[in-house]
Amino acid sequence: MNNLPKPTKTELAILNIMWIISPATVREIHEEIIKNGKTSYTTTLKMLQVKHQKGLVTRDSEHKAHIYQPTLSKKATQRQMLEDLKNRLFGGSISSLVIQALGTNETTKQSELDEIKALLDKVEENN
Amino acid sequence: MNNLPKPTKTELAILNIMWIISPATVREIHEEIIKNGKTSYTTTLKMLQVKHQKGLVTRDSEHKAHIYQPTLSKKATQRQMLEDLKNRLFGGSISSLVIQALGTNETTKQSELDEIKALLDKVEENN
DNA sequence: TATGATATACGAGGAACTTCGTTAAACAAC
DNA sequence: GTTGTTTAACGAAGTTCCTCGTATATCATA
Repeated sequence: MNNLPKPTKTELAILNIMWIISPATVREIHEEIIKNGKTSYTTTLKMLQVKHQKGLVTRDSEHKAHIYQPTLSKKATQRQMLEDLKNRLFGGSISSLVIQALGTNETTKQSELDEIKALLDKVEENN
Repeated sequence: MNNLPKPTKTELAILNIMWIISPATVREIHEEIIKNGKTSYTTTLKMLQVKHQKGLVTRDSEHKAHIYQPTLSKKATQRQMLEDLKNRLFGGSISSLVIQALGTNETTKQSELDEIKALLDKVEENN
């Protein structure tokens, strides 16, 4: 599929911000980060440089302040990490994962339940 | 809930084996590990010692060969890691996670689909 | 009790990850 | 062009994770 490394815990935190506000400069991303927790600007910068090195983000260095953007969409990353978890902890079975996830349930919105049901119907059709 | 650290990638691989064959000695666990990939015995031993230190496994040192066992069941670990993934990548929404998981679908067994549906009904009742 | 087999304990070393201080470059405004 | 501000680059240091060699303890048995 793709050869990007799985983002680490800290990288994921930054990606979560970038999926909302990117394309963005280091400064802009950093401003978001420090809303919950102290970090120095150069730390944020370094993280982005490392992520760029890994291919997790792309950057436009035309301007003085480089502009960064995630390589993968949030959805693609979600799928990648679910796939990973499925293989490492659920013996490759997505339904086993889903069952367990629904079991950890706190109340869920009816609209979401409906969406899940619709998806189930689709899945059934394809079997 | 519990204060155990999330198992790392390698630790999870060992836990997957232990959930099948434990309680077990280092030797027994190691024999399973080397079925797919070389590792020295002392590496396996060290991993188990570290995991014991972290509380991820318990051990009985009555005998010459210590006997190890996971602290948490597979199911409990699955829930813990789903919870973690949910919070870090799905904005805390389990249904969002489930929807995405079902979307990555390859064919799923009808019996599993039925189980998922039954769970959904239960969830709906509680809302 | 000496020998060999099997076990645990310890700690060193390397890799990946994270943090941040220091330096240098780009730029604006005076 | 000098000064001050904002930026990127670099590298060092601390941490965790993983691997494994070496040393030491336990035990059976001849």
